[in-house]
Amino acid sequence: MSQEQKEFIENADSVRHRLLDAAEKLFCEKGFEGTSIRDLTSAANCNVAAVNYYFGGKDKLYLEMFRRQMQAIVELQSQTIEKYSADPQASLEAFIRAIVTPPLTSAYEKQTRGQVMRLMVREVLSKSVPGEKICDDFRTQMMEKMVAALMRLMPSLDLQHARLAFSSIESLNLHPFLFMEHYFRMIDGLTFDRLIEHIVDFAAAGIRNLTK
Amino acid sequence: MSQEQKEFIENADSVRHRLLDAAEKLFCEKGFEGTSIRDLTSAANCNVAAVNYYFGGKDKLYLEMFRRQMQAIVELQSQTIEKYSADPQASLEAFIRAIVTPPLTSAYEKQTRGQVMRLMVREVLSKSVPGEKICDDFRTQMMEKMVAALMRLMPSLDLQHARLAFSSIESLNLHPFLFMEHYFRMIDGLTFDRLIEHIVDFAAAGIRNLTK
DNA sequence: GTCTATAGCCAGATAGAC
DNA sequence: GTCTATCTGGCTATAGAC
Repeated sequence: MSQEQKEFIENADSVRHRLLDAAEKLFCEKGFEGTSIRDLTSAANCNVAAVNYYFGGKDKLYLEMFRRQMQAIVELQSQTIEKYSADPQASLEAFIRAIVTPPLTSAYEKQTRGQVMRLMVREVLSKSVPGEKICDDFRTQMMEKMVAALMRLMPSLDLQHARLAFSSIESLNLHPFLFMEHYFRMIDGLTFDRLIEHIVDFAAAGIRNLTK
Repeated sequence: MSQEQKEFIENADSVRHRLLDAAEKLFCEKGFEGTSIRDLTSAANCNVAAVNYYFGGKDKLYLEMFRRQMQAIVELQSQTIEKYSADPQASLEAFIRAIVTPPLTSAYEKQTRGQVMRLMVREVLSKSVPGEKICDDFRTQMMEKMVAALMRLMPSLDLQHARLAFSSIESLNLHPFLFMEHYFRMIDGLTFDRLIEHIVDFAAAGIRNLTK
């Protein structure tokens, strides 16, 4: 593909990208209903008809925003799981740390990805969510891969315990991810590294206890 | 107060109560923006002006709904904590079980209280929440009481570890509370009792490990 | 206290010019 | 592809009759 062709495509898609970026910013700040098409198109510096033209409606833009971020996350975590699955010397602690650190970092640093994922959790908590399937497919994929990795690291775990272990790691990971500010407000002297190590040690102790 | 006076007050407040009940049902089903004043007043069988008359606006009704449920929960959990604080023989496991069971039961049985609390978590995840303070006061109260109880049960815990222990119990409690259906869908053969025991054992192992 | 009717506003979507 | 003008409909809040 020639340079001119690339530029042509980028330009052709630039309104689309600007709208996705504006969506990530505004939906995270003000929610779905709190953000109007007019807010989005003003921020993306385009006309009000563009949302309907490129995405077919405000709700489709919303879903596309989630899909884009989740795809990136699945790829990242899958790489981590593969790496630890391939290493017969890997420790349970190192595996948990590798899984837990990226999302917590994105929350701690208030990265866009963290904000969008936080918003997605909110949406999953709503019953009438149209994009629940996106999230469900993602979680099922992640769970099966992580469960397989856990059973390789801890061969004495059976399938049910491994799935419970996955759920508990997710619990211990999601809570500070969602309520990061609360942790530092309510626990004096806490640092980000101490938080990570607490989660890793707590989860590892719980999982090791499962096989007793 | 005479019987007639009581009945008079009940009747005078009955529209108010019916509106609160309608709020719990409809806001949980369709969210704040998804529920119109017309929906609420139809369900409560009163006229559209009543919401403004009794609560001063749709948003005030929303806050009052949360306040009413939270007050009940704080009272319930405080009683549990007091009971275990007074008993020098109480085990860590029994304490965790007593704390964790009521919210999980209300989620499992899809009780109104569970639904309202789930909705409140959604609201806390929004930044622009007017009622965040209500929830914050509640959590601070609960945390201090639980931290004191944990330090009595496990005298070797220091304050920071006790607070982290509280947070981890809350993590392990909140996750299945929010995603109860996912647990039973994704973990074959799981029962409610097994879930409780898993959480209790996992949390206790993590906490015992803190003092090593 | 209760209700109806309506004011006043803002939303999402789209037709049609360029 | 882009934009403006407009359609259509829903919402909260309230004035004023009973």
